[in-house]
Amino acid sequence: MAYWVLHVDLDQFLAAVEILRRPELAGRPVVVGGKGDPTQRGVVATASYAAREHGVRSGMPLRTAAKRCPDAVFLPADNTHYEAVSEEVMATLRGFPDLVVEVMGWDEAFVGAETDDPEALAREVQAAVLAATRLSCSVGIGDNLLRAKIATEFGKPAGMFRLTAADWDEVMGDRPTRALWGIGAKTAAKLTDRGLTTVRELAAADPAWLAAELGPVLGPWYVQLGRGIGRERVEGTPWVPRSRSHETTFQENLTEWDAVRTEVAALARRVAGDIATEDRPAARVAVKVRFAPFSTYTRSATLDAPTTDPDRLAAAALDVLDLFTSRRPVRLLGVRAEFARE
DNA sequence: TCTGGGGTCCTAGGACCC
DNA sequence: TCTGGGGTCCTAGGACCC
Repeated sequence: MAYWVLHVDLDQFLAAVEILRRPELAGRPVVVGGKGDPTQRGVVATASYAAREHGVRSGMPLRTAAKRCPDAVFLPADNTHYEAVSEEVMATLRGFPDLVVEVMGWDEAFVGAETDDPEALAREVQAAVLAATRLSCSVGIGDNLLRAKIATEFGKPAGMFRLTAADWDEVMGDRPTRALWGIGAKTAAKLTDRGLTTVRELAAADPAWLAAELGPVLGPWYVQLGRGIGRERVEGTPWVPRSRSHETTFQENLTEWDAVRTEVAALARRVAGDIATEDRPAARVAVKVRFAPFSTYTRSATLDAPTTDPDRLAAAALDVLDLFTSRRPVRLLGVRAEFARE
């Protein structure tokens, strides 16, 4: 039997979950995100396929989404509920004997399996998830995680697609480098500047040259991406978080520095609550400030000694906040705690 | 198009030490 | 006098992903 990687990805997850709760929304443009109010600050978390037909995309400001699709139903993000539904999906995957499951987010996971018929396994997974949650998913099948992940896009919605070394060049060669998992708009532009536009061109590039151009690790890694090369085994060991954070965008900018201090202390206490639950002390604290309109800065400091104590964490966050001298209006504040490495 | 919230990893410069 | 070279840690910012 051969080892296969399946990438399981729920279709329009947040919108689908909301449509389950309100079946009358089926087929309608549904936009989930922020407070569900397109006149307020917030962005689209997930748009239903009907909304996408109007050009609504994830990450788009709700205000823009409302302009593009005035008939859309706007719903607030109910993260607690999505987390619970996601847990049902992941439990369904873990219910398969001999599958290794690596969760990548609320709505996606890699599955590793020994099988000679990965398509049959994909169908079983889709049926099991549908039976347990009434949600549909798409499955990418690959000989490594990168190819499985990319394959999923060709299977959406509710389908499947297989992508391996054998057909990588045929399927991906002519596509822009942006289609690769790990290459965003900025990197795609840098590659284009250097004469690398397609996946095939990137695959043929000299790793040492790209190392000199774009960094000792990233340069050669991009070439590997172009060749479709990546990790081959799905890891079942639970992920150990490196940090915990909370941040808030204010509906009205904060203009009083006393209010800024109060909010930073409150965020630090929320973070302290999280890390106390996990019983892992923080070794560093970072404070993020986004001044209006949108310039963002981060300052951080290593603590004298690791702690989970809310008072000490709040005091440390306020000390870091003191490193900021500007008193311009504040749009966003964030506090992040980093755990000690190893 | 006036741009959320929660994360990870890489890069590069400066400090500091030998 | 004003100059080495390597290694590691700290910090800020950038890029990407869900």
